[in-house]
Amino acid sequence: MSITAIRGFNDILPGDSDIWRRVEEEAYRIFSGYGFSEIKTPVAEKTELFLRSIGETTDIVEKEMYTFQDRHGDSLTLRPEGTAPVVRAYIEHKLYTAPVSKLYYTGPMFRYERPQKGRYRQFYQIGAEVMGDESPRADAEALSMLMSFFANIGVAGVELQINSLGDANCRPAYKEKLKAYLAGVKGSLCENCLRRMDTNPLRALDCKASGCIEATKDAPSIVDSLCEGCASHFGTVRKYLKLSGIDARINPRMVRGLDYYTKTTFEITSTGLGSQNAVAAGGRYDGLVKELGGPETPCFGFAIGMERVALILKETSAISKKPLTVFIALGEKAEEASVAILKAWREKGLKVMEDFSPGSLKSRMKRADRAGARYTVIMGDDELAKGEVSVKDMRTSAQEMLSFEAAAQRISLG
RNA sequence: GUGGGCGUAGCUCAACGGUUAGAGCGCUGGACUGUGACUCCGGAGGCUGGGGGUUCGAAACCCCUCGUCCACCCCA
Repeated sequence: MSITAIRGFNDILPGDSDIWRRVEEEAYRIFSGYGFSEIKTPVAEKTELFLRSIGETTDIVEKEMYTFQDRHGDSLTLRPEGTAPVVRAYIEHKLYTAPVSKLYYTGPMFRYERPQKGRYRQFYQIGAEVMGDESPRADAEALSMLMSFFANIGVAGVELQINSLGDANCRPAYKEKLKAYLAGVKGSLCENCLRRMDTNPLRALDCKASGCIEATKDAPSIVDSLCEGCASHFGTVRKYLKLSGIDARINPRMVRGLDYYTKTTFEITSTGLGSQNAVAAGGRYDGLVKELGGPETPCFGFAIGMERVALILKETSAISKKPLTVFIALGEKAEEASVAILKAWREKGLKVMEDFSPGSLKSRMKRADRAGARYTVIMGDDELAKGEVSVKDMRTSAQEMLSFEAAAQRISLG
């Protein structure tokens, strides 16, 4: 083996790339229908941005970031997620002077994790952020948009789970309450949960260790501990989800891995993905913009895992493509004549590929078939003499000599 | 970071520690001198991931290493 790609960094080859393109195009189409515009941010940022936004004690920051020094000694990091860079750009370019900014982005993210099905070191996300809107209706609308997106691209069997993590008013009190509860069942908690009992007790609710599941069975629920504002926000989100015809399962144990979330959080899962079953997730982050030096700006956002969506679609859906025509010119005269013909056909939007190989017609027909041709157009001495071409339908084997015009007409039908 | 499975032809996989490592698909040539996909016949293609060891003899057994997949952790 010579040089290979970096571990966890994948090539997206033709075939797969068609699925990717369709997913991205559908996202653009649907999101823009809700008033979103694209934002493109760099793949690297100053490390500090992620330390301050994601949280210093999160797994991402502690062990998963691609951090390096540039030649001037600045600490840079390949973005592990998309929200922080968007917020940085939002503040830097004073986008908050607009009443609300609806932004979406796509691109690669980087996390140094052990690769696994649906999890890679470079992975693509499609994300969207509603910035400057505190209304719970914004949460519900974004979720509704997301569900439409999945329905449109043909991802079935998705489940939406939502939760509210409260805000600066009620979360600290809940944290204390939970801590006190956990202290009482200390003996049955796993090592991990014990370690982060003080810093991040919520994680225990999410733990899959059987001991922790058992021990936290009767733990106080965050949903019951929300302050008035958060409770009413959560209620309205649920009401509007219902009005949008969306089923959401309330999961008070769902905790997110990033520190900046407040109030609504959610996760969309799909079966058939193995252990990494989330296809999209996100939530509200009302404090982050201010935290990073901007004005108080309530926001809601989410990210979709491209590879995971592609994995699902690969199993379930076939994508239709424009029919391909392969053009075979026999002899130098025909080769010369093909230039003008193909140029004209392509200007009509036809998808035509000329076979330049020197082999026998037989081998060239075989190549056309292998290339997936719906039609093969042959131009040799006979056709040349008449100023026509032979069009062969590769599915029915029917073949006909036609004028250039008629041939173009035929192959455009598919 | 931890645990397990797997690395043999372009792909999917065979081969008890014992001749020259095989098959299907694909590729290529021919039967059919201008016709693919079906059929038949031929051909090319391998440092068995890499390194070390055990053995008369290793693709196989042992150790190391790299890669890959799945899972844990965590997440999109």
